[in-house]
Amino acid sequence: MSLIIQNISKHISLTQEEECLFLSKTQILNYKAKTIVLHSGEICKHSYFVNHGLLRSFNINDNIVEHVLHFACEGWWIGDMYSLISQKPGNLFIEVLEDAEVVLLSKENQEILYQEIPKLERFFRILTEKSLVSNQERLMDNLSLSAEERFEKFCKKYPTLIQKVPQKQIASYIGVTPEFFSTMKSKMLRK
Amino acid sequence: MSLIIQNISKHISLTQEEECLFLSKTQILNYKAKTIVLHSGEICKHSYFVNHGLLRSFNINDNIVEHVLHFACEGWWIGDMYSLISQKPGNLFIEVLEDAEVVLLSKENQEILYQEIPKLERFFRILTEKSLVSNQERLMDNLSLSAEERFEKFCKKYPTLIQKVPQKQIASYIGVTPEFFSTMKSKMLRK
DNA sequence: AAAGCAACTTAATGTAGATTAAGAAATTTT
DNA sequence: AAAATTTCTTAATCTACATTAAGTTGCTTT
Repeated sequence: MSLIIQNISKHISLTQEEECLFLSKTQILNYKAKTIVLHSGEICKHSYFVNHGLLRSFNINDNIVEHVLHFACEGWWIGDMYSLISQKPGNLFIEVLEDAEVVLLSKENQEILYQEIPKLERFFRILTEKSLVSNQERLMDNLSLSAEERFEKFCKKYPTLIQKVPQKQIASYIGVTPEFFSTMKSKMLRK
Repeated sequence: MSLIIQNISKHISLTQEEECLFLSKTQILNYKAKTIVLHSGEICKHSYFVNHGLLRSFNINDNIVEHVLHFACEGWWIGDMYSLISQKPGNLFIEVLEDAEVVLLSKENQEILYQEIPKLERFFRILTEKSLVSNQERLMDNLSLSAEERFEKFCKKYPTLIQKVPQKQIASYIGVTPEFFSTMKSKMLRK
């Protein structure tokens, strides 16, 4: 069974026909590393589900400083939620970090699917709730923890990502500069 | 029409019977200011919708430092999403800041309502999506903006709250100490 | 209205993390 | 495999914000 159907089946159960219908509304694309799948300023037309490979979303400050919002590897969803639901230009980039196979679900097809398979409302509600919870936790961590503590939490929460993601992007995710991250890391190793 | 039904009707349409059914599954409670509606360590059993008054959710660090996650005044929802969906003990407090009338929707009744009025899945999906978008924006702001810029955004985004919320809690929301907030504010006025 | 407490202010001092800069290591491109 | 580009490291200096402390204003309680 395809990974995306497995993912959905964790929270709702679909009949064979529903699975087929769902898949028929998606397309699978392969991307090379460094491809920018969505540019800041564009309207986000799709949700992306990662079959394999690694993507990230980030924005860029006036300054040219990047801030990573989200990493997505195998079995994860990614997109620009703001732009996707408002259909206005967003301020996120989505970039492929490692060659990837991605399932695209367009906004229109998603709405069609909501009508044809109302259970999917439930699935995406649950998905969004989980995403919200994890975001709230990250927000509170940024308000209350030191950079070291945030890094430790990151390692525990995403052990597979540490191997894969360039260090400067982990730095950006936890909210410090690459220079500070580097010195902090070697300080932590010395203990 | 009740405020909560208006709120729901912004995104889905309910029949008369559905409205009645929905309301029959809720209860309305009045709280005095300073009431703690939910304590850290408890399992959150309800979603709260504010008819009038003002509530906030926050957590407390080892240190006794509070961090405000969310304010909710008239027409807003509040709860501990993590605890609500996992039904595990949460780490948020929910406190009444101004005498309030609140609609409570229990987790069980919410699940019953999902079965009886499947459209509600859609409503709460959309609600959660909006919440996620606003949270993501706040997270990115915390990563990329200065305290002054965050405060200015707060003022623009929640103009009614500035009048109502004690200053030290705005400080906590934007992620600075009350002392720094105070000096920052008077510096901003001098310009 | 007095007493008590919490919220706000101001100022001095301290520090986590930013910035700048320059070299070393690793990866990509040719 | 050389050249080019990007990532990582180290170290010095700087700054936004925290901490501490003490005083003031404004609520709340009695």
